[in-house]
Amino acid sequence: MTGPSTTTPGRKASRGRIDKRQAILDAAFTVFAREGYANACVKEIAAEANVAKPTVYNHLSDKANLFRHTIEMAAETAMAENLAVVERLADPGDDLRAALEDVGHRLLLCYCSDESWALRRLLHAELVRFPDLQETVRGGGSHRLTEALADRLARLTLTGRLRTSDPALAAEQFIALLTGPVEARSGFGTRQVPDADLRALARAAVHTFLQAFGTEADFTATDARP
Amino acid sequence: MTGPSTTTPGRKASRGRIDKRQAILDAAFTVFAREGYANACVKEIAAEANVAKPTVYNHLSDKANLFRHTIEMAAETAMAENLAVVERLADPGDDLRAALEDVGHRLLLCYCSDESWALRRLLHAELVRFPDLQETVRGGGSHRLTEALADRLARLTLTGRLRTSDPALAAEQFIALLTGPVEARSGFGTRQVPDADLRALARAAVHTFLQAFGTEADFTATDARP
Amino acid sequence: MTGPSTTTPGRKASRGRIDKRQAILDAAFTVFAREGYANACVKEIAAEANVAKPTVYNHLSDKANLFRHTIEMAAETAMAENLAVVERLADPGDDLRAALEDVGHRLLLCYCSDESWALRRLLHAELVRFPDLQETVRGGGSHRLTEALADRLARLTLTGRLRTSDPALAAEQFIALLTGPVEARSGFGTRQVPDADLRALARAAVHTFLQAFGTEADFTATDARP
Amino acid sequence: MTGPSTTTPGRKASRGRIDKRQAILDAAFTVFAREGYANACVKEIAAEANVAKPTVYNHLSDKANLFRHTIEMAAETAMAENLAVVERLADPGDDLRAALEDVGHRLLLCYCSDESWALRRLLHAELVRFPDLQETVRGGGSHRLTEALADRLARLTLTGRLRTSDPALAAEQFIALLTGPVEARSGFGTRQVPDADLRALARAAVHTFLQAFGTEADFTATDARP
DNA sequence: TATGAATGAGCATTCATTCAT
DNA sequence: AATGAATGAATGCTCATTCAT
Repeated sequence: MTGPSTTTPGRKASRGRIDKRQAILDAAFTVFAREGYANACVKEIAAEANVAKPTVYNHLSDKANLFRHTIEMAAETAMAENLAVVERLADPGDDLRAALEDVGHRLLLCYCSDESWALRRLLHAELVRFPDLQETVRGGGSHRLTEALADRLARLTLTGRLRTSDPALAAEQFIALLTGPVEARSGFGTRQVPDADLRALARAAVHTFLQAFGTEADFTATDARP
Repeated sequence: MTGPSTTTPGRKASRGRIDKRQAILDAAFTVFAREGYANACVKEIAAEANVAKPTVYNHLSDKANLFRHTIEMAAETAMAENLAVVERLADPGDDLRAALEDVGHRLLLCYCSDESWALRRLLHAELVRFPDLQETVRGGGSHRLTEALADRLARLTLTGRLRTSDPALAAEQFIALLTGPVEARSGFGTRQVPDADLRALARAAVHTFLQAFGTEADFTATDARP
Repeated sequence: MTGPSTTTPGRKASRGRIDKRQAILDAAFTVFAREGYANACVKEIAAEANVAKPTVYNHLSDKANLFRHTIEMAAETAMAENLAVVERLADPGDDLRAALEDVGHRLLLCYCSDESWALRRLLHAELVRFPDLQETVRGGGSHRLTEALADRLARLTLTGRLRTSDPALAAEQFIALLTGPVEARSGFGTRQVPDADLRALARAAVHTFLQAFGTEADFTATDARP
Repeated sequence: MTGPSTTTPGRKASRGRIDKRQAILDAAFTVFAREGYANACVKEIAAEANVAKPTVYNHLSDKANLFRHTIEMAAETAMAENLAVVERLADPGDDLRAALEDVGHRLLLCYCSDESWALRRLLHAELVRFPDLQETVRGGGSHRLTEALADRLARLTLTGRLRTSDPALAAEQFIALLTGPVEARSGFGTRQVPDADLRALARAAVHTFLQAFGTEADFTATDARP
């Protein structure tokens, strides 16, 4: 009834379409996340987006297509956040351990957001029935994150602050140490994990990581910390 | 608890029932794994079990109930295999690293079986809509595995073969180092990972694990290996 | 609520299915005849048959399939009537002209029944989209009628009561002379043609037919008639 | 009356409109012929006419209205061709039989064109749901053809070349003898009938027709032919 | 106990039609 | 005059579930 088009009459024609498409995709993510692919019904998505059902079909042709675009959008968003966090390692400052713990903590915050859990759930659930989503996940997904992290770790190794013979492996294991324990702790995403716990998990992950890939300096620096 | 092993006096009649119930659960797992919960239809499950549709309802009352029992059964099976593998650490032999790598490799084999992937997919997908499955997962799921592993690691620490201040954490991280990298490598379970790769992944995980929690002995022993 | 099953409880189980299937087919013919294939909706057919919609699908799987069976049934019925009429020429009696006129008149009665018009309309309309209906029409349709008529005409030629060098052609032309004029006269089946007109049309058709294929005897016999 | 032949002063603008309207009607006939009335969708017609959907509504207000005008146009065209053929009997030349056969053959060519079959199919199918089309068919349809033919036959009777006591009946029967057999032969318009067969059908029809309505002269003339 | 048959509810998709531009 | 966008109303079809046997 009170669509977003009434607010800005001047740019309705040009932006109205784009806004509506985006509204549909957002609504679709909300509903898919809540109900799963098969259970979600287009009618509900349309209602959530304040559009009529056929409008959804006009913009995205199919329920399957709608799903694909929704997932791609969500994956892109999530990945952008992750990459921004990893980029912080470009300038880690004096205390590498602290920097890694900070990055770890921020990555966990991303990992534990409702959207991230929903996205992973949908991917896990539907990857079998949407084989082309593997492309999305492969090219724009976890691979890119470990790549970026591996880049950072390689640079840190070159400057003598880490000792990683295989940065890609180190990156994979860093992510694994970080996110692995959170899975069970959060009840597969159904319980909220307190921020203090996330910090502790990051610290523990970094501790083990540095034990394997750190230098002497990392440990002397840590000794001063509580 | 309700496994087919319970011996009943009136053999013929009771076995018939039990067999049929088991056939239904097996068929249900097959179909749920292939189609997902919402997409799977009871008719298809009945067909797969060579039973008429109402028979499914006679035995398991509901589609939701059928799902719950199916998942519980599959989780129990998977967990039993995992625990059996971990128990091998009770007598690790001389070469602890080799023992850990062997256990790691076997755990990965369990983790990568079609049934395991299907089970995890179904859990991830439907945990939101079946909150009581968290109990199943909590009590009989990954928790039990890390507990059992933590027990072994604690004993190994007591005998001086490891240095784990927090065995539960070490266990979590061992599992994480092991299974984390396989996720991406297997395309979330859609691609088969060659056995050689699994061995390599286990070796890498154990390497990092021992770096953090091993003793001097582990490394001298390893130096002789390729 | 007032289904036909309540009338005869004793044979409900065995006949119930058959009766229901037949009821569906009858209802389908009624609705298809009234609305055309594309316009007819299954819901309406189900209502007309006093069944639930899925029952229609249980018995006939598809709307298209339902249509095919409906048409086949109607074609069979119509053809049986036509063939019974033609068989009357096996024993034409003394007055061949009268016999032909009688048969012609009866054929026109068949031809002008609501069911016949509806069947022809549906066939004409949907033959393009249901190519396999040509089989139905070919094998069990108009071909069989002209064949049967040709048989009769051949026998009458053998007994010297007609002069047809090509009985199949003669049969085709007899039917054409009979039904051709009725098409326009009845407004393509939208108007009822009075029985007197049908008689007149039959007489005219037979007159021309005998002019071409009759013997001397047919004309002397006719001279006495009004 | 509203054909594209009406010359208008403001050429460019008016012609554009007229052309567009005609394009829409042509496209509509194509699509209706292919899909049937209910199956045809306005979107497809608009696409076929290279016009936007609302343009169709601007010009022809309704799907039903569009259909009516389309049918009328097609009927007019078809009728014009038929009448032109019949007019050839105005000057039959010496050999009446040859003239009738030629006219019969040409009528069959008209009758068997794709457009004619499509038109008849659409009429048969939708006459029930578009009662006002009966007017079109009555006034401008088959009636006019038999009228025109009856006129010719009457004149030929006056000049002693035929013996028709009821020219209207003779005309009806001529058409019936001609078109009746072609119906089955062409699989209700789904198969193409070879031209040789059409000639043979015309010859057979004329043969029977002349048997009933011809004079001595027609037969002596024929004896010389193969 | 096991089953063939029947049903009420729901969903993806399409289409004729109308605004605002 | 012509169009892109949006919608209300239907429609074919499926599915979980229940009787009656």
